Amino acid sequence: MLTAIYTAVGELVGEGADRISFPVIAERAGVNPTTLYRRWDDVNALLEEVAVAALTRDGESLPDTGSLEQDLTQWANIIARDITRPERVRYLRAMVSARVDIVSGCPVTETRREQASKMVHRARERGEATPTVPQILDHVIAPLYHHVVFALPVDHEYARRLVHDVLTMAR
Amino acid sequence: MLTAIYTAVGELVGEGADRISFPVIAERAGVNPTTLYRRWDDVNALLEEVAVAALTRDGESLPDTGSLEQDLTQWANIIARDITRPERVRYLRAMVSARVDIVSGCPVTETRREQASKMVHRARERGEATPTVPQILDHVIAPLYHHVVFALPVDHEYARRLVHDVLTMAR
DNA sequence: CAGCAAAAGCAGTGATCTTTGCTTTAGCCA
DNA sequence: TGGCTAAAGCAAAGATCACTGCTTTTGCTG
Repeated sequence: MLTAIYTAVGELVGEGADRISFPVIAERAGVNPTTLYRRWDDVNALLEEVAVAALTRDGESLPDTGSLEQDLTQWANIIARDITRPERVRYLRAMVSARVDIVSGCPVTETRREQASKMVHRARERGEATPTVPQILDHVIAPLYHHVVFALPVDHEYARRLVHDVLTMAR
Repeated sequence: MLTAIYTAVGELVGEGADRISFPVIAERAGVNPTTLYRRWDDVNALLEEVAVAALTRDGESLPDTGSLEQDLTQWANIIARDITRPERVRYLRAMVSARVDIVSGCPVTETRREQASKMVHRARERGEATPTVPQILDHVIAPLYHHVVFALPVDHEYARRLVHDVLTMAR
């Protein structure tokens, strides 16, 4: 039931459907539109819920190369590759369009923060000088997302450059 | 006529109207919905047009304090104050939801790039070591927008910190 | 002033959405 | 097994939206 709905939304978003409404989703999921109207306030709420679920489902293994620069570069590339996938871009846009109060404290940001924290912690234990976790989020993650959202190019070279930049802040 | 439409859109967006459609805009503007249907492909197109107009209308004077750090800090604060205004946030979201090909090469980004370029140029003429223009966009503008989009706090201290960070990249 | 073309208004139609009261099904516990 | 409750389905009504052919206004030009 719920998974059918999530799947339907995922398919529609992936297909780039321009018309995503409760009736449309309901038909695809094989449920009654009323169910959706009763469970979610509006389409955006559902869309955002699915987006969060999709974006936080990380099968991503965290790099552990023995060097923070390597770790961050691989990590940035993984993220770059991930968020530039067409359906992810759509999800991102959906999230941005969603209501503010729901987006704040969204699990996506938290996941990234934890991952960054882990890599930094390992690096510091190795005695490396590192930037802070907020710095990594601000200067690697933010630019990546920014580029995606504004349809600017995101490639390996760009990711590499961001990591290089943030490492100049290491203390 | 056209200004009435733009004004209507501006009001509706500012009020946080959840229901922004051609009929609604038309009534507010005192025009016939048909006019809107004929002139714009869809609501997003109109919304995005107004957004660009509003975001690029810069009465913002570019700081010129004699120091890049001061300039960037003031500039970042101006932008931070500007983009955290409720209607600006809405416009941002509208723009992001708009079609990709329209967003890319959007005037807003260009304006920021030119402004950054101007300040960097002046600083270099003074003999200051400066970060590059892309670095400023990536590490000051991107994080600011990122925070706004994800409803994270954007205050003076944050802006100051971003500028401080980017200046460590000066060469 | 007359005429012409572009733009705006009008009204009607069909499609889609949204909501609501009521019925039916499904799951759970005594 | 029987009943109770929450969730899902159904159907109908009202609202809104999207579009279109036609008329009216506007503004310009000869």
